Amino acid sequence: MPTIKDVAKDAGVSIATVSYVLNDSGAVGDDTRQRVLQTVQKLGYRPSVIAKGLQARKSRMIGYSWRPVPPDQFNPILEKFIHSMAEAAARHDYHVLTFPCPDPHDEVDVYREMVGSGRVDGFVLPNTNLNDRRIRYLLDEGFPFIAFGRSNLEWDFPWVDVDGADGLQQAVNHLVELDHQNIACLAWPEASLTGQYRLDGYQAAMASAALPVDPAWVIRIQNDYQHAYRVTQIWLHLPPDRRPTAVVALTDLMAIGVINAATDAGVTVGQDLAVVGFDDAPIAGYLRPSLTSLRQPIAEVGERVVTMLIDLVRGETLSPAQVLLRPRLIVRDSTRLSHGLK
Amino acid sequence: MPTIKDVAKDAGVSIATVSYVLNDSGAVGDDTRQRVLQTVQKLGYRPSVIAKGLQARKSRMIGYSWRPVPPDQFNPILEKFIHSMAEAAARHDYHVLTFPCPDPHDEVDVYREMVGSGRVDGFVLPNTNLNDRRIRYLLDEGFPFIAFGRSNLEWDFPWVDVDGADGLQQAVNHLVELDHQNIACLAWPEASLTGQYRLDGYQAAMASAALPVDPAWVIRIQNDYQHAYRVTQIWLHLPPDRRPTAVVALTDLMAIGVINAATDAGVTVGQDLAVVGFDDAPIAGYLRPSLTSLRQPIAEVGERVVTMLIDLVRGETLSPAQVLLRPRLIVRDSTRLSHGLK
DNA sequence: CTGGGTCAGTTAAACGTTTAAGCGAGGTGG
DNA sequence: CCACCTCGCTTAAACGTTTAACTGACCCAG
Repeated sequence: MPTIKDVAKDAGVSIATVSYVLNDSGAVGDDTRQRVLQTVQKLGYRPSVIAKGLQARKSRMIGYSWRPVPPDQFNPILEKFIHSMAEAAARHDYHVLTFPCPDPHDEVDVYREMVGSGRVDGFVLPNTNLNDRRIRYLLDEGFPFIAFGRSNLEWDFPWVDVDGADGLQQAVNHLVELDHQNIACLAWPEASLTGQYRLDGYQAAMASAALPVDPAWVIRIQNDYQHAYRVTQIWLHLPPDRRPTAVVALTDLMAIGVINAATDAGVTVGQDLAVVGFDDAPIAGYLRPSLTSLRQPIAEVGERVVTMLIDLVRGETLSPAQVLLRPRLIVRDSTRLSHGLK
Repeated sequence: MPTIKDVAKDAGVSIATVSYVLNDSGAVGDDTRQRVLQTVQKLGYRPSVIAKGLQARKSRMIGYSWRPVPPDQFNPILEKFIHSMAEAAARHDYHVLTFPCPDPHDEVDVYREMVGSGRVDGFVLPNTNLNDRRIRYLLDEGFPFIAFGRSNLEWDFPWVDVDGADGLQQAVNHLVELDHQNIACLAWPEASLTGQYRLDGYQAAMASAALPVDPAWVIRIQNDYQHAYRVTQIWLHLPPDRRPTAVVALTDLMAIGVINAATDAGVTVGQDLAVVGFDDAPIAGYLRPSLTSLRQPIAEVGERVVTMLIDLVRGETLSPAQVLLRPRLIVRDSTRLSHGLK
């Protein structure tokens, strides 16, 4: 690989001149500039990003680590998210470094290593939770990061999030328009902040529609097919006046559990039971019945998270530093033929 | 961030000594070593990977780029693959740099940029095809890479692949054991090398079971739900003696198209029509009927691809330089209740 | 004619490592 | 007793950039 020295020698100038030409800084005569550029072209020279990095004390790398899901689950947004981040990063000459996130136990150690060794200039943190230790560490360290998700409200840090409350309100309103009243919600454990926001949206929408919420309609489970299946069986065994005619699940995976349990119990989903999922996984449109679901603007999240992070790394102040994006309800057959009034 | 100089000063030694201690090279007295290590601990010093990289002319980065799928499709293996690569890489102090692969048009330019700027030490190339331009470029350049998939047989380069032919033989043999004779294959366009290997396996298995193959049973389409749906409709309209009783699809997505088309036509999948997919997407087990599918050993591919690449980067010779792994047939309901004999 | 300013370029230090070469001190074999 | 080796450590160069500081040459105003 040719270095800047080779270019300088070949063009008969000093390496500083070559550097000035390539960075459009300094004062360089037009003929010299042309000569240097031609030599660069001729030798196929490209500056070493590592040497640049050493000089600038920047790696031009963005760290991203995610928690892998169990093999029987799917992460419907990961691919699109990484892709949009990488694309946005590339536009600014940055790159995305993906690393596995082992036990949440020594998670912070991995970040500490990355920070200390100068591997990355900043992080994108997905799957945030309340009192997130990664956020706490990075705040204490003063190291740049953007979170995908919110956390402790008293901490001041930049994030982008999808408004889960709004999403569930859209879902409930949609069902209310279809005359549903007994609307259940398959939620996440209390520890999940994202789950809490979404559940809040459900509660708010029910309240504003003046619909009472039977405590049996709100069940918190892990994001898991089997759990969803069993909960649905319980719901279907409730007495008719307490039995849900519609279910909003916090993920498509759980929605699939609901659909299958209902179908197995002889209930026609889409007609006798409306089901709404969350995430709009690619499979949603191919399920039978196809699944109404909330689509997150993942590409936009990836894009914003990265551009915000790059601004932050450059020392600019973010405005706004917190961004809340709305999901979009994609209506399909799992709610289309339903009618909630008995 | 403390540098090696800070450690040296604090410990009262030269920076060379610190370096020797940390790399276990050179001759350092026991007391000095302890003193240095304590100082390192005290200051929380971590060597800069960038400075190390400049010195070693290595970035300890592995480049990985993939072709994003359209939003209505899913890439069932991407997450697991990146994860296993990142994990294996981390074990050797390497990291994975993911970058988007735009039009195949200027694809090589992106690789050229990465190579020239020293961003990565090697590549993992997924989705290889015959006469792959990336492979040609990297071979010409003498730059390290491992392919996930084969290519032009006359090119000598290291790869890991999943034996698609073996997979289709497993699928066909499974169906033959269930007394199926009219076994169709939903294949990929001729341009796809992977598709060709898989189709070869189908042909071979049919031949070795002494089953004739009706030309109408082998249809090549893009990996797409709609196409699969329509082809299935055509199949179901064939006269009974030519109508397939079983279909092997080259991906789960196409298998889902087959299942839905059959179901819509009143054909009971799993009983009247057996369907086998490929990839064993997480959703496969939750479909109704659940989908028999070929599971690729993705974690092992990721692991091997990375360890081979690191060996290559270190200048070792690979043995073997070509690895073919077998997929595993996961039998589920879409074939379980079927019986092919009329 | 001189002092100062601009222009076009060079020199050299710095970024944080590794490592070859050098150098005393102490030990050992002849 | 001297030559030579080993041990434990230091010095300094190198990796490939950027950039502050410097240097001439030239021009222009006073």
